[in-house]
Amino acid sequence: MGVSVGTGLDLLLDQVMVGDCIDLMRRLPPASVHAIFADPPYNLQLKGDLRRPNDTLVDGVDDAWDRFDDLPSYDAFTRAWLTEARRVLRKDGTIWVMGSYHNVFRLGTALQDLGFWVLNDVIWRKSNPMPNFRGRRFTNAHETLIWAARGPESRYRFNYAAMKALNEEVQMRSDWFIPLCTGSERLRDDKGAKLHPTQKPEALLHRVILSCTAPGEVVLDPFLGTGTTAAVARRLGRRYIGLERDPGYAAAAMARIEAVEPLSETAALTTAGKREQPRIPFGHLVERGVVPPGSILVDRARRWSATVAADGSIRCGRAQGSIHQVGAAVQEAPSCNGWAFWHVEQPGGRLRLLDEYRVEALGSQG
Amino acid sequence: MGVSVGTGLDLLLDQVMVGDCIDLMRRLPPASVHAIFADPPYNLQLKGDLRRPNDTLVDGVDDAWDRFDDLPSYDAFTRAWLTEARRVLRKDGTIWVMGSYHNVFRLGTALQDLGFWVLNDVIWRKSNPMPNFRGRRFTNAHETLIWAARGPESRYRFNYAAMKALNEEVQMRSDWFIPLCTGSERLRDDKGAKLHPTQKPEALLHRVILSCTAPGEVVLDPFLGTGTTAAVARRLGRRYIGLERDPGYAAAAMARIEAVEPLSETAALTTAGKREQPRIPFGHLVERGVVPPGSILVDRARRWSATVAADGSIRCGRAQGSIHQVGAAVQEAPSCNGWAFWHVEQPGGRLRLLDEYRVEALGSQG
DNA sequence: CGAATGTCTGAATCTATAC
DNA sequence: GGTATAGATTCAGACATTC
Repeated sequence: MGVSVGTGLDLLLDQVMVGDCIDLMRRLPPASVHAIFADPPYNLQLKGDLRRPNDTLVDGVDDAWDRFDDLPSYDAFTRAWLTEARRVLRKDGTIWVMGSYHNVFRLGTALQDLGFWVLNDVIWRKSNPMPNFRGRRFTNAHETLIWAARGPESRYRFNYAAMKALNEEVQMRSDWFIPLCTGSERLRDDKGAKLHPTQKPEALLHRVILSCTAPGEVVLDPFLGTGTTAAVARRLGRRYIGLERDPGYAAAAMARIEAVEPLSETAALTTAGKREQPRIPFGHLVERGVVPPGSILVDRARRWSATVAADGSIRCGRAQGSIHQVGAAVQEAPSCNGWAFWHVEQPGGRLRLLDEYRVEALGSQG
Repeated sequence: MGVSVGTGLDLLLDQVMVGDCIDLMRRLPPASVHAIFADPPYNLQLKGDLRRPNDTLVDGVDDAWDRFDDLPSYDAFTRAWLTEARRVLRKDGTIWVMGSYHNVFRLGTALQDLGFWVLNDVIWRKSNPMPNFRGRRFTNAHETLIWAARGPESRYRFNYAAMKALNEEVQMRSDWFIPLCTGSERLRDDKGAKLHPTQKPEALLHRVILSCTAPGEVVLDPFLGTGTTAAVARRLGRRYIGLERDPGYAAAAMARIEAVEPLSETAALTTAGKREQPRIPFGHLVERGVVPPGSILVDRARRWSATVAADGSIRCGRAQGSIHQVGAAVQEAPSCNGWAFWHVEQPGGRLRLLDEYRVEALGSQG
């Protein structure tokens, strides 16, 4: 759970820094953050200024910028910040990048070209999107998030059990149904005007951060805006680094983050999958007498039975070895999880799955 | 409604041509087709075998046509066929191109670079996708269709009213919920093996063709496969041109198309997507802050109390799991409807049933 | 014969740790 | 870094079979 120390990162944690994100990322040590969430500006204006995705309908003008000049400069900008992002991302960290059809293809292509390995594209389905007033297209009711590892061999974190718990014990899919950021969650000025045109809902960031980080790990947002990523990270007991060019947005973000009450450790805890739990070799159960040497193991249908040896190996006919190896051998399967295959005969003639003994042992050892 | 005559196109209508789609498109006159639907190879890059938890083997796409040396060669292929496609597309025609996260960013970037104007990205949400068996990613539950005009000034066709009618008189959104092509719709050989690894559902093409063409207009599919596009086009009273490299696929497509009975003009508006029953997992209320992490749940008699975790699981003493599981555990009952069992403490000391929050959330999401 | 149960399958970039 | 092995992992729908 600890953050690597001595890299100079500690001084920058839990802060919002004002400035160009590429310059600011250059100050961060390499391989220092566990996750990155980026909601970059969607298009560049001719002058090279950044522009938020004001739809043409909203500002009512024809696109003043020339697409053919503009896309290459947008690509150059994208590659520049993604290159720095990749440098500061830890070897086994992951990045989320978000966009709409205007820019998401550029983002995805740049990610792949730079060596990132796409894990999923996730669809944020908006429950309450703006309708298409002119009736000339389908209602643009979603945005796309690309989730990628630093490279194809990354051993990235995915909190599978937590995501499954969040979805009533069914695997979380790649399409997420989440309302827009409205009502009291939306930051406004004194006159009630939106402080930021594209403030993202906290529920979206909740799911993102919960899916790929552990408490205490560091989340970087290079386009922090009014601070949704940092606010949610803080609430969930994660560390954050927020970069934002606009001082007004940054100030609003700082005030907002300050007001966030971090969850208690127990509330921030999530369901641990079996992968996260300590391993118990079968031999330990044997030597503790939980499943003593000489016990008989059978499969559920009692097709095979095996004898437990004093060293934790088992024997079934000519097959001999670990519970996994023998389980695979008798079934002529390429592999087998012995814990979920073998059972112990109970006094009443009932069978008890080996895995239940392991769970019991896990509980008793704290 | 008429098709332009005298261009030499008439001789090629309502046919399946066998060969490389780039070569074949070169024979078509420029600006001759009203719509293009293209489902090109995805460049999946599968490595080893994948087995289900029950050790059965997943029948993946390992066909030669889906193998490319690297991303640059995939890009070159994409640009080559899209260039020809743009040449044969009428000035006011539109193109649909479909893919997954493996290739869709390359497709979208190529489309934009070649001058197409993206109108929507449409999400095909699969009602019954294959799960992620190893629990290492989100279930890949959708594919993306890019809908684009030939250029920014195109006066393209969008059958707004037809789409609205297909969607119970509300604007059609950019996310479509449609099942996979399975059961009797799936083409199979004598042994029951699927004829094509990636046959698309007719419901998907029904919506595509209905949205952007008029009866009598011409739909081109450069990657026809086993002919879904042509079959649906014929049923809907459109003309088609199907290109397919593999003679086996092409033969199957021809037989299939031959058997299609064109609909009368008025009968075209029936098949819709699958209707989705709204479902709210408890975790979604947690991440939306309706019942925030750290909340205390109690039963009606306040005999038990539980704490809500950030992933929507709850804890009560040693019991940990979903609202249903923990409700059952504390009562020592075989099952429990957590929605009807747990309550949230209100400011005034009153209790509010969890189910009321669920009903509220259901109402607000339409 | 209907209900209940079991089997099969789908565009899939599908493991982690110790030695 | 390569190799061996422990062991984690599935949802919906169509269809077949059994009770």
